[in-house]
Amino acid sequence: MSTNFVLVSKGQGVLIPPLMKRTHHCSQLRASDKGSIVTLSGWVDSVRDHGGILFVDLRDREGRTQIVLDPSNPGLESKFGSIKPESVISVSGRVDERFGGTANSKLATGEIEVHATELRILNVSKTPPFPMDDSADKVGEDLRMTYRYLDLRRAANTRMLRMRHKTSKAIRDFMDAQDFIEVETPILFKSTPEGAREFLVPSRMNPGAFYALPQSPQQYKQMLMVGGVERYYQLARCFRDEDLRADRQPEFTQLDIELSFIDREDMYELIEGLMRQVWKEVIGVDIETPFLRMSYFEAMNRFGVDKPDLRFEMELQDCNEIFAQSGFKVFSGAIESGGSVKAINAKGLGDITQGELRSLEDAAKSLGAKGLAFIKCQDGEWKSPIIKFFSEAEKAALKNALDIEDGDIVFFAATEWERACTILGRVRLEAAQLLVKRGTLTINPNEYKFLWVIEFPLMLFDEDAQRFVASHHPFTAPVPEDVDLLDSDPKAVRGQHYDLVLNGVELGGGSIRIHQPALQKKVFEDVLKIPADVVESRFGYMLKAFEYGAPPHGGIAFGLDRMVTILTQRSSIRDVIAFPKNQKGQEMMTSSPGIATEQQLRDLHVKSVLPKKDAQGPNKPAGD
RNA sequence: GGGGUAGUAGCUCAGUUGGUUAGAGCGCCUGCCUGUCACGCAGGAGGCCGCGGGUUCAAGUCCCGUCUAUCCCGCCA
Repeated sequence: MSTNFVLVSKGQGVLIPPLMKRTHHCSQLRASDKGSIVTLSGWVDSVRDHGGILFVDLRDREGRTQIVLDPSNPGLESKFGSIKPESVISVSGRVDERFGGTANSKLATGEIEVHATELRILNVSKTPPFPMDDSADKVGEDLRMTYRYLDLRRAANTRMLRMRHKTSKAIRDFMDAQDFIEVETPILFKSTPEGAREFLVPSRMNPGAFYALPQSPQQYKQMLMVGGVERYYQLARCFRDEDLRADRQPEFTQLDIELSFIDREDMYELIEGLMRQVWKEVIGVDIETPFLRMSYFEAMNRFGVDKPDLRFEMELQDCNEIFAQSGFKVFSGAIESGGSVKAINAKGLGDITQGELRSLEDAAKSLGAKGLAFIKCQDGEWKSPIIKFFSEAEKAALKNALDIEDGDIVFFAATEWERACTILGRVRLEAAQLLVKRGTLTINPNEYKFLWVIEFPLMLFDEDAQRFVASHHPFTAPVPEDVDLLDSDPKAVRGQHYDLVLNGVELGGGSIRIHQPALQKKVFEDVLKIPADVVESRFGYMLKAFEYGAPPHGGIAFGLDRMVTILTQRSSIRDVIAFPKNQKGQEMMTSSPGIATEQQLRDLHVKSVLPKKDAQGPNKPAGD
C-alpha cells in the first residue's frame, strides 16, 4: 500500500496517502459483525503499549472502538511511534469478538475489537495542552477556549453541540408544523439609541454614517406583520455591546416569533406546545402544561424576583402589620414612609458561619440594603442584635407568621417595597445555595418548573431622567382596562407583557403590541415624552406603516443559548456556544477583535482615538 | 466604572508561624512488558511561585500597585 502514496509537494516531500473510506463509525460494531472486514477512521483516544501488542482506543464523534495492533502483521510496527494521543489514523481489519472475559462492558463496542491489518497515519498530533477526558472540565476556561477545537473534540462537548442542533431542529419542526414562515431580517440595521449599547459598523459608501447590529429583529418583525406574513419566526443572531455575565454574550441567538390576529391566551398555548415538543425531542422529558401564571407583583412579593425558581419554597413574608406600631423605628419608620418590612425564614440555616453571614450581608448591601437584620433561633432562644427592640407581642406574631423553630434564621429588609423584595429575593437564592451545600435542601436539576410571569407595569419612572420609560419596550400594548390610566396614572398601567420563566431563569419574553398609530404616537410623545421630531426620525416609518392596515399582533423571543444551557445542565451559556467570547468580548482562539489597518480606517472614514492608558495600542488579547 | 475570588511544572492542585535545594497526581521523555481498556513497572526531564515595587538578615508566604481570568453590582428597553 505504501506505493500508493501521492507526492503532493516535491519541495517538502509531503506524502498524502489516499484516504481509506470508513465503512463504520466508532460506536457501531457489535458481536454480530464478527468476521467482517471494516475500516475505521478517527483520533487516537488512548494507547496501551504491551511491549509487543498495542491496544488503541480509536475515537470519532460517535464513540470509541478498541483496535488491536499486532507487530507480527507486516508493516505495522514501523508506524507505532506515530500513534500518539489525538493523532488521526485510519485502520482496516477484521472484527473479532473479544474472548475469555476481555469484553469491556463500559464501552458500547466493548464486545468486539478490530484486528488491524492496515494502518494509515493521517496526521500526527502534538501533545495536547490539557487532558482530553472529562477531567478537562476543571481546566481553565481561557486555555480551553484558546484551543477550542480540542475542547470541542471531547465527548461532553460533542454531545452538547448535538443537543443544541436537536433543539434548533425541534423548534423548526414545530414552527413549520404550525404554519410559521422563517424570514431572515437584516444584520446591518440602523442605530436605535434607546436600550442596549450597540455595535456600530461604519459605512464606506456613506461617509460618516453607521449601521448598527440589531439588538433583536423587533422592528422588522412587526413590519413583517404589517407585511401580511401573519406567522413569522427566526433563529436570529442578536448583538448587544454591554458588559458580560455567565448568561450573557455580546452575540447570542434568539428564537424570535411574531403572529397576527392573536391574544395572550393564544400565545401561551402556542409556546406551551413548543416547549413540550422541545423538551420531549431533546431530553425525552414530558413537561406539564398549561404552565403556572403569576403576576409581576405576586412574583416580587413572594419570591423577590420577577423570575422565581419554584423548585423550592422559602417564601418572603410581609411583616407590615406586625411592625406598623413597633418601637423599632427602623421598621415602623420604613412602613410609615410607604415602604415595607419583609422577612424570610431560611429554615435550618441557623448554623450559618460568620463568613457566610457576611457574604449574605454583602449581597444585600450591593442591592442597596444598609445592613441585613436577622434573628437566629437556637435552643429555644432567639439571638439577634435587634431582638431587644421587639415587644413580646411582636415576637409571638413573628414566630407564628414565619413558623420560626430551632435551627432557623430569619432575615429582614425594611425599605421601599420593591427594594425590600429584591434584597430578600437575593438572600433567598443565596441561603438556598448554602442549604444545598449542607445537604438539607435539594434542588432537583431534572425538575422543570415553567412559569408565565404576567401583568408587568407598562412604565417605570426613571429617577435620573425624571420621566417614564417603557419597562419592556415602547411597542407593548397596555391591558385594555388600563388604557384610560395612561394619562392619569401611567405607573399603574399594566402591559400585555409576558415572560416565560424556568427554574429561576428568564427563558424569554414578549408582548401583544400596539397596532393603532394614534395609540403608539400617544405612548411615544405624551407618556414617554420623546420629542416629536425624534419620534419622527426614529419611528416615523413604523407609525406610517400602521396607517396602512396593521393587523393586531404580538410576539415573543427566547434566548436559545439559555434554553440549551438548561437542557444540557451546564452552568454558563459559554458552554453551549461553539466559539464563545470571554468577559472582555474577546474570542481567544482567533484573538478577535483585531486591529484595523490605517488603510481600512481611511476607507471607512473612521479615526481611532484611544484612551490614554491604551495609547501604545489596544490591549492585546490574553493568551498571546 | 465598582466589589469578591483566583493566579505555584504542560494540566489539576498542596506548600505550616516568613527560614536549607518549592512538592504531589496526571501528562511528557527513556527503558521493560503480548490481553490491556484511566494497563502496569523502573528511571528521567520539566518552575521568572502572573508582573512591578516595598518590608525583612531572609518573601511562594507579609504590604502596596498592576495585569489576567472568573463571579457579582452598575449596565443589559
